[in-house]
Amino acid sequence: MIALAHRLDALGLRPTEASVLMVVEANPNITQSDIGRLLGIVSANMAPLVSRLEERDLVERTPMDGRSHGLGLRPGGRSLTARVKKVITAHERTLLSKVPASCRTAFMTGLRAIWEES
Amino acid sequence: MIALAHRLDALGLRPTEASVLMVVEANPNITQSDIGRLLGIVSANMAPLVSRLEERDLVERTPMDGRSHGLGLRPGGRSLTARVKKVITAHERTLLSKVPASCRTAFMTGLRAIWEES
DNA sequence: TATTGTTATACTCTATAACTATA
DNA sequence: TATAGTTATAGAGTATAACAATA
Repeated sequence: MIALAHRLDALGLRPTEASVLMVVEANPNITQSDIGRLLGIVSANMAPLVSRLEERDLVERTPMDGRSHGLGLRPGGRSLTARVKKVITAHERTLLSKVPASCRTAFMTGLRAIWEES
Repeated sequence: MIALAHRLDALGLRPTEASVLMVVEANPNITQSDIGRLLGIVSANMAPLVSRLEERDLVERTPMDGRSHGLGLRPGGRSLTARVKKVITAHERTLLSKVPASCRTAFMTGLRAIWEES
């Protein structure tokens, strides 16, 4: 397992679940289908994923109209998301510490350039 | 599918198969278990992988001692490996072209630093 | 008609267990 | 006893198909 996935696993989360929590935090009442479009998760896989988060009382579904549900964080989900973000920034710092200091700015610029154009 | 995997798929190869071809080219008569250790492929998965390459007449197994087989490229495997390497360098060039020219040297230095220390 | 959410299912990749043959 | 290779199988992760309810 890759290092970040291993750290998230220690929080009881799969990478996709951690991503969904962060998206919900940043976009209160976003619907499952919108999350799926944003993260590239097909709706057939969103359903059981959200059910798992709901069963752990991390998120709650609020009916928006008759067919779509807006997602919001429950208190436990809010604190867990905070821990997720700490894990991710710690992981990024670990990686970046291996890059010689003189290269770091250009390195990050390069990464972002590749990310944004893909 | 990620872009490089899609390009390799056009050659009828999975990423692991392409890696094995390149390792065999660089290490004639390397054994299956040594390839597995080098690439992190468990031996249970090496067996069918090599069988697929053998059935396509890309590699041949030569008995080394009674239990291990050295792998070598057949002519078709040699030419296909050349195409694999072209695909990979083209892919790397595509990615690197998105990085501003002034960042490229530092960017590659950073990538290598992270790779080597992991 | 199109969209949301759901279930069932299939496929790929990778891992473990158990085994044979050989060193 | 350890290693090379093989087979069978199980587990993730992700994909498609078909469907009900709603817009």
